[in-house]
Amino acid sequence: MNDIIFEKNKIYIKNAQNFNLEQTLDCGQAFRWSQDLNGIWSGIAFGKQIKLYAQDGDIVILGSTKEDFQNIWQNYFDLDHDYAKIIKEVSVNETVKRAAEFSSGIRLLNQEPWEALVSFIISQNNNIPRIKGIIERLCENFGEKIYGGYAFPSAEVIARLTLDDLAVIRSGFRAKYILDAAQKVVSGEIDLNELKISDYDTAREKLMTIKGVGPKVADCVLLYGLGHIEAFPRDVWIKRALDTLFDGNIPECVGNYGGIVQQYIFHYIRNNQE
DNA sequence: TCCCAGGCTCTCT
DNA sequence: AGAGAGCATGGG
Repeated sequence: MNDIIFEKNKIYIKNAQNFNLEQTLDCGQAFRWSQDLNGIWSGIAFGKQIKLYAQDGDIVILGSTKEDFQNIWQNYFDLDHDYAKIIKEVSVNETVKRAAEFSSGIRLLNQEPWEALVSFIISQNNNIPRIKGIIERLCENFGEKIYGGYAFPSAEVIARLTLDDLAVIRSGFRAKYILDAAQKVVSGEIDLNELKISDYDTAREKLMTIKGVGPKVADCVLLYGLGHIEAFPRDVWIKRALDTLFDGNIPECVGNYGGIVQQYIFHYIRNNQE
């Protein structure tokens, strides 16, 4: 873990290695972060808003208490994982090494399970700018007002809505999937916290009983919301990359770090089109 | 305008 | 079990 310095209004993550804000917050794993004109990032997770910027090798956090940092952000930004070590381990394969070095500032964001589920349901057959817009409208219309914006609406709130209510977020055919997910979560048919400790295959199958959740969305939820870092979401970009860079298969050297390597490859190929 | 987007469901072989 | 159309909507 890095040294953390708590001041009155700022928290410093000292000498933050493998933590690039743009790579981490704008790589398509989370959809509620944006950068203002001064380059400061702000976003909302777990019902709290914070701002971040990089300075002299440190990451500076504004708007968080010490308690929130310890209870929320430390885990959200995955600060207990040693990314330098992970990169070293998976860099046995030359192409993985190139992708990992190119993307070495990405950290996996450990998001709220319910938010990850809804976000990646919305992501299907969609583009990132529009995904962000839909999620923003979802929060503004149905989320609790908090300092700096709106929290992500709970499953309980969503479960009480109708398709007509949801029309305002303009999510298209995905609206009925969102409702089904909310109903299954509220009824207890799906227990997201339990899926965190379930084994990967069991949790994945359970998620796929939700309408609109297939293999790819399930893997995203497992990876970004449920802590299963072995999940390897295969979207159109990754499939393309596996074909052109790896002969169709994930290199074995990634071991248990499939999710992180997937993120490296995703970022790498999206920024290196030929 | 037209193509396509961090896919999935449904239907038809 | 494998392939293909259709899906809502709008960004580029």
